[in-house]
Amino acid sequence: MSDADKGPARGRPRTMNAEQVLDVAMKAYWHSDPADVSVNTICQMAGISKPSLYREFGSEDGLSRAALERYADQVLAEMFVMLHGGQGLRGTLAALIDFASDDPRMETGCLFYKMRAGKHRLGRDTRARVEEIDATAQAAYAAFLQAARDAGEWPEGLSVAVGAKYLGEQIALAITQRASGEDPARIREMLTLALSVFTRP
Amino acid sequence: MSDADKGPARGRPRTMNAEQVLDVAMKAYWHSDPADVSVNTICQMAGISKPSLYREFGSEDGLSRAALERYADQVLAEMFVMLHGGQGLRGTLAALIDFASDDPRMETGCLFYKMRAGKHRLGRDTRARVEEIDATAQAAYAAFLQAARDAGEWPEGLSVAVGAKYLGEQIALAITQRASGEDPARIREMLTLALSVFTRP
DNA sequence: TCATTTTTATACTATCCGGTATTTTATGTC
DNA sequence: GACATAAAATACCGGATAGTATAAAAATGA
Repeated sequence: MSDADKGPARGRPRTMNAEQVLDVAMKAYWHSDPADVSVNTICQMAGISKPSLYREFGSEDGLSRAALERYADQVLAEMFVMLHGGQGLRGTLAALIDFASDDPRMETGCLFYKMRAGKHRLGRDTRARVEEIDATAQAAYAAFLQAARDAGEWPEGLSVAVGAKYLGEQIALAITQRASGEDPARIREMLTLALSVFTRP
Repeated sequence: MSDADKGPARGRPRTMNAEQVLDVAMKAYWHSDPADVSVNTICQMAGISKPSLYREFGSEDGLSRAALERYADQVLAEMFVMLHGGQGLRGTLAALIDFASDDPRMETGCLFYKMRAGKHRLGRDTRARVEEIDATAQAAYAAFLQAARDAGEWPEGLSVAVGAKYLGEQIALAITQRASGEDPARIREMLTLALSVFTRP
């Protein structure tokens, strides 16, 4: 409410569009690698000055955290929806396989997995958020698998916790392979093979 | 023969021991991350000056390539031996699982996999060597699996090429998880699960 | 003793990084 | 038009990087 005022009315009007800058940053981090994108290049790509960026985001950590947040809202949210889709074990796994191996947005990998892989290079806040998202994702996988188990679709001798971790890592692996230019058909084959352990006869 | 002369006899005698420097570099790259170790810190750790290092290795790329070569000789060679051990499919897979999930040398990960993961940050020669080793490893996995297939131990409907790639990636995943501090027992569980696709009843 | 050779040690360059101090510019208000 | 305000643009700072020019040191040969 306090910030929703139409215009500050005083001072030079801002030309910087925070949303657009964030979009540029998210895509830059996403399509290359968070560790290889400097604030300088982001300013250049977004056509703004460094002080403007720092006024808006405070620090590089603030910017990368905001970019990750945006990515979580725009992309990861969709994955979470898949897990609550209410299709059975096989149907949901098939959807995950489709997403990881053929969704065009994953062609250059996943920003979240890239950040997680280079966790130690991130700032404090961004790293904390990465760990938070990781825990959330693992919980979602576990809930999904638990539901399948409750429905009787579950191999003997496998704990839900290990299965959830395994499922998450296999998807991460598949998407990371997308980023390295691997043939999607082959990625699909390997991911299907890996996840076949959940649907053994 | 030309370089095997006992001593150059002229000039100030060198105090730098190339083997020892290479050992320091290899371990530094290995135990942290190739991209996070500068030539400055290696000089410091090895107690030598920068010009000495550059005279011996030419460039950072030359040093990292030499370090990778040493790693291949000292560590990777052992993995290749495992694949030609002549134990059956199950025996060799068990040995690989042991190595990836419990060998103390893999506690901080694998230098080769670390370099492969950050391939784009490497110099030209080092990157080329990484790709070479990658191809060699994949061929070794394929030969091992082909032998198992010839011996009749093979699941239907799986190509050796995909199986080899899959096997290699699962081992890389397990060892990478070691480096990130994951519980070895859990890594073993997941890797065993992943490789169970080769020994299905 | 003095010159030659080869390695070492020190100091330096150029570039990039994240972050900031300073100045300019564009607006609303009086 | 004069003034206050807030943003933008420019230029800068300190530090780290890969790589190098230069000088000092330690050996041999004469």
